[in-house]
Amino acid sequence: MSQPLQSSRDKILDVGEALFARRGYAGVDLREVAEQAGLSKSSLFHHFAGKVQLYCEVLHRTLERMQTHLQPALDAAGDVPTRLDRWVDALIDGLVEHPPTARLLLRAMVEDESLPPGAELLPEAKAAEQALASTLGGIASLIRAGVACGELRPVSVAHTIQTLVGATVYHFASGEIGDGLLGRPLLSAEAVRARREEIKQLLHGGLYPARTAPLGGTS
Amino acid sequence: MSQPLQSSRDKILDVGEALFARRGYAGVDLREVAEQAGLSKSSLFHHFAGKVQLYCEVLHRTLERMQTHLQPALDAAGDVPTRLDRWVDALIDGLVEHPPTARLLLRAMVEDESLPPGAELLPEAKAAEQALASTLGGIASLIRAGVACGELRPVSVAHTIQTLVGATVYHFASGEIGDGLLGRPLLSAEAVRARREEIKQLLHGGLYPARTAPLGGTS
DNA sequence: TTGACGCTCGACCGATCGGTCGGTAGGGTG
DNA sequence: CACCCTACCGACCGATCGGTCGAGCGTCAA
Repeated sequence: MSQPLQSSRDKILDVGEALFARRGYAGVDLREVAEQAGLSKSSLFHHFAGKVQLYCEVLHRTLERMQTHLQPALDAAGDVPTRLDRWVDALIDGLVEHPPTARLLLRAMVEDESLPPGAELLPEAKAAEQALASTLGGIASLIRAGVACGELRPVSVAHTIQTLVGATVYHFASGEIGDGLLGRPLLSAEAVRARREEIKQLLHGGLYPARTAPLGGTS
Repeated sequence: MSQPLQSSRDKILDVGEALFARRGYAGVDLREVAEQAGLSKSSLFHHFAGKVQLYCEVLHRTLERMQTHLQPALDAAGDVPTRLDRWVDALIDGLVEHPPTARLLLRAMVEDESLPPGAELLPEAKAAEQALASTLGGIASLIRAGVACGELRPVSVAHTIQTLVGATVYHFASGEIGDGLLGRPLLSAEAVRARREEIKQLLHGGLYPARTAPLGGTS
């Protein structure tokens, strides 16, 4: 009938992203990817050289999307706490707008050992790693600058990044445990709003220099 | 020659814990478990009914160990901030003393969908879930009590738990990304010490009621 | 000696995995 | 028309997976 709204390649990437996020690299069957993409398994190999390449391209696309989504927050005007707040908001936006992202990223950090040996020297893998390095480098620069000019406490840059990632990526990847803890879906508007507020609360109380006001909104 | 230092069953559990943590459920080959345990694959099935049961028992053992390791911190004397500090220290102790734990737990939160259907109603799985619920319930009670008596800010209990878990479990599971960020192994004494300090800093500045002193050690 | 039991093993099985192969339909282009 | 190229497919392959089976072994009690 009508022209496909999406190229087969993009459809495969979308399906792959969802499945890799849910089941992990080793848990994904290419037949299922093909089926959900509306293709035969053979056709997958026309668009991608193999499972590893598909996985790495999925990861790369996700990391690139995140990177371009986060960059404006770093480039914005304002002091470091303001830009850091925006960065966290943009990160949460990205994780919420594209639900598979959190699990995909969390798994990727942990799943390198279950990839076939030598996968890290694939061009797709290097591109993904570069996108991640770019994102991490961006937020690291911001934190470093904040510490240098005194707008942040003298925190460890690396540990602060770890805490920020843990507070966001881990949270939105926690699935049923998170749902159960919160008593509502992780991605419900109320839960997302609450998460933003809790993190802000933590940052303004714990990360930024001491203030006299306990927390009161400035709005 | 000598009596085995460890029963075959325990050896299998140890090997399984390490491998499930590194490669995930779907990525583990029972042949490799058997080999590293010094047994044939057939012998595995004498001790465990199947792969799922082995996985669930590994998970259960880990969660039980954590639970018993964490409980004393909750039962200790002192105000809530003190007990919470001890709890975090005990959690980090547990993750560091037993390195596969962090990845195993992080994966478990995310990997339920890659388990065979119906796995959650296995007795081993229920036992594991109960151990997790007990641990989460314990820390939840402590936080709730702290908020109620004013020793903690009026934070969300669920979100605070998520942040604590993210700041610890995620961090010690982050592997190469964490190593690269820190510039040293995650489990090196210096990195662990720094992590403790960063989290304490965050808690005392951001979670506990405002204090005048910036952070200075009381020692 | 006998028998039962705990523990181990090699050989094997069906299912499923990632990946290959030869071929085909359709759309340019000369 | 011939020629090619992209996109797609069904059939198939070798490898590997979780799991089964029957037998061998030592130990201990009767």
